[in-house]
Amino acid sequence: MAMAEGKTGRVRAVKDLKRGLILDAARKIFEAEGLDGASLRAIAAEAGYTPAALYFHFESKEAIYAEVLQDSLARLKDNVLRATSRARRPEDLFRGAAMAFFDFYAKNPRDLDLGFYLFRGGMKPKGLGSARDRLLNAGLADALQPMAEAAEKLGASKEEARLMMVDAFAHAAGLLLLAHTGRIRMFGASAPQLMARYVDERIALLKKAR
Amino acid sequence: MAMAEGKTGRVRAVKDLKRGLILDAARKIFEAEGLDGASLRAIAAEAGYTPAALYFHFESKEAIYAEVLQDSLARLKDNVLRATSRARRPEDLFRGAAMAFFDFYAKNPRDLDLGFYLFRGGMKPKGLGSARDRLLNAGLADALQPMAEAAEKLGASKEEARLMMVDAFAHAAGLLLLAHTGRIRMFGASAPQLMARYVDERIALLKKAR
Amino acid sequence: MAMAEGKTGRVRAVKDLKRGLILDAARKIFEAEGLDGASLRAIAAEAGYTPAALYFHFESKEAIYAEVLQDSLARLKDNVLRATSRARRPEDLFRGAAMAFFDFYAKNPRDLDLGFYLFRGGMKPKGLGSARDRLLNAGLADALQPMAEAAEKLGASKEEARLMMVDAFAHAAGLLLLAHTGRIRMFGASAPQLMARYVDERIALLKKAR
Amino acid sequence: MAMAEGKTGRVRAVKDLKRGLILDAARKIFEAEGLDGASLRAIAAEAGYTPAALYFHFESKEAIYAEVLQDSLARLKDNVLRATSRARRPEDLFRGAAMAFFDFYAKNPRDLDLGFYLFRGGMKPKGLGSARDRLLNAGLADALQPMAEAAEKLGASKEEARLMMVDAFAHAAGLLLLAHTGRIRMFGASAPQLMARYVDERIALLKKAR
DNA sequence: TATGAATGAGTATTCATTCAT
DNA sequence: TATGAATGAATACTCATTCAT
Repeated sequence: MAMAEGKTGRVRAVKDLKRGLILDAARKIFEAEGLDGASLRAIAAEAGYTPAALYFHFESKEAIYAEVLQDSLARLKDNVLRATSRARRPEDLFRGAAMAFFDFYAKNPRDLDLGFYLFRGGMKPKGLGSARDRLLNAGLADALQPMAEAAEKLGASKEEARLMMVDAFAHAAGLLLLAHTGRIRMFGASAPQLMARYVDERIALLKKAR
Repeated sequence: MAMAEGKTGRVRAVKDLKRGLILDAARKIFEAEGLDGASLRAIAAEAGYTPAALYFHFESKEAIYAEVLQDSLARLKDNVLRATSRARRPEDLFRGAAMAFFDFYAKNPRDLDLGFYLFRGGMKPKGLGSARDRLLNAGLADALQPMAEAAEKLGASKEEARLMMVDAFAHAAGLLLLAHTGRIRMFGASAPQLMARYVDERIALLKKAR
Repeated sequence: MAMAEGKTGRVRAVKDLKRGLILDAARKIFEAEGLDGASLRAIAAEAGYTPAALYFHFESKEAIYAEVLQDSLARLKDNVLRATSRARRPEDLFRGAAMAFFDFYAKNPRDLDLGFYLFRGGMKPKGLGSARDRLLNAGLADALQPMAEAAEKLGASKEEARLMMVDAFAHAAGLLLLAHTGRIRMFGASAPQLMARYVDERIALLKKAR
Repeated sequence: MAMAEGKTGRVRAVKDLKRGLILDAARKIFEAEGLDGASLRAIAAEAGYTPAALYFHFESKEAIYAEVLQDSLARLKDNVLRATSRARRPEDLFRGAAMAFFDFYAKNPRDLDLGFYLFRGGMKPKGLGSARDRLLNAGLADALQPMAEAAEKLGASKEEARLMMVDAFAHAAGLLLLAHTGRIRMFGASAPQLMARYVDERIALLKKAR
């Protein structure tokens, strides 16, 4: 039995390693070709595989997308947590969480693409259904939660804290969209500055209301 | 001569009508299949035409996209102008412009899709020439401009007014994105309420600063 | 009746004029786009017509090709006749005819294209059948005939004269093919020089045999 | 290991066989429809495949064209070499090379079509890269070279030998063109006879000049 | 005589996916 | 676990031709 376990473990490790290599390839292709240009063929080639081979590791192309996205959200969450762990004052906590969220996507445009992909119609027929979808939603919620917690520490009610979180999420999303597509330059504005201002005003409003 | 004129008019009317029917079909397909799934074939089928027939009415698939988009922006602009024409006080002007912008897209999700399409990379292949692209950008700018003007009437500097416009645009875009994809319910929030609150706070902040 | 004739004449003249304009357009397109790129649409556009309009003047696209070709052959024949009319000695006659044939195509590559088109499989379904085909063959025969006549004047039998004509025709065709496609340069040779040498040798052989 | 080798060999053999079947189908289509009418669809259908399947075996339509052509030239070259290997006297060498060249195309009209295709403008779109183009030119040069060598053995200078080669090539091409399209019968002549006579006279002229 | 509108067949190529081996 | 081969559906666009007006 011990032997069986050992073998299982090793086998599983090898399997995970290969999955990881494929996901790396997928990320590389997303980065190079954008989401629309990322075909199974291209990912397979980059990974040194035949397209058919990927089906032993993933159910479908969409499943690869989903996994890359999940990983992206995990990194996002890490970023946010790291930022908040350094903060002491509640207002620094909120500011840190919101700006870390914004900055992650501002600095990693391809992750932003992935995020938008989730929010768009994509992930169609075999989208792995609601199971994976719920996982993804949870990943996003995790990355946003620190904002709500910080708001509470700043004196907001649970309800109000959640609204602040959603509102900040939306503001960040909107600014990132504008920045990502270059339209914000068209209006002579700076997305990071606008985000910072938004956050400061939010904090100020909350303090005043207290 | 009167007869000739009449005929010309009728002929042109019929032509425009057919164009309109094709554009309607395109809108329907955009709605049903999303923008990526909207193929010439699908549009033609929906309009009761052969794919080849569309080329008599439009130069290319991208030209159809562009026309639908342009029309969408025109309706957006109308909505905004209608809302602001009813306002008297400067603050009602800003609120009216911002909320009209938001409401138009909240009530017309397919126009929202089109709007996002403009902001994404798409429309590359034959690019429509940058001429058409500029037209579209201008259409958007037109619909946003009333916000900036209202902000100036509220006492903002030209520079500050433009930033308010962009910021409100971004906030609306973010909320619409969340609402459109159903994620906002996930957080137990209401997009219109959050938008209204954002606008009110913006106005309050501006008044205070004055 | 006189009036009717007059009218008919005028009508016919107008009709021929329009046909001529279309044929001119076709020639221009052949020249600019080559034979494969010459679509009915392109010819119509060049002529200032709608594609459909051409069908009032010609039965089909192939009919236009045929007519342009026929005209090309007529010009070829003129060239040959003009050259031979200047010659006095029988050998100058043969040389003149053969070289005029060669030179015409060497200087008018598009006419060569048309000629090859006739000789290839083209002119398919509605190729106007054998009637027009016979006309074209006759046009070609006319342009070659002077060579045979000159050969006879040089002392060849009727039979032998015809063979000389065909042989010279073939030699010219082969050299033109090589020259037209640039391959002759590949071999460091000059088509006109080779043609001239061939003709001279032919004449010499015939004189000797006499 | 032996087994592995065997398997590899068998697998490769099957692969080559399938490629061969597709190329056969392509040749058949070229023959039946002419080169312009030879679409990927038609070739695939003839081979019992779906169009997409061909892309597994060949990079593109042009690649199929090229391979068929290359093979045709290889057989031409073989024919010429076989004929010259039987000859002893220099004049038989020249006669053998020239007539083998001519006979190959006279007996294989579809190879003639392919040859003409090489000489026409076609094959533009992706051009196969000039690499393949050079290969084809080389293939042709190989098949013609024996003529030049024979001419040298007959006493011609290097320069003169090359000219004789090109001239014979042109004469053959012209006669084949006439014969292939049936026009030569129109003039009551025989292409093989005219070719033979041309060759004999060439040899005689060369001997006399020596 | 000419047009605008429409058709149907055709073009090469790409895609995600499946399956026997 | 991986491959080579194959599929069927899809892509946008072009063409010569027809027909009602």
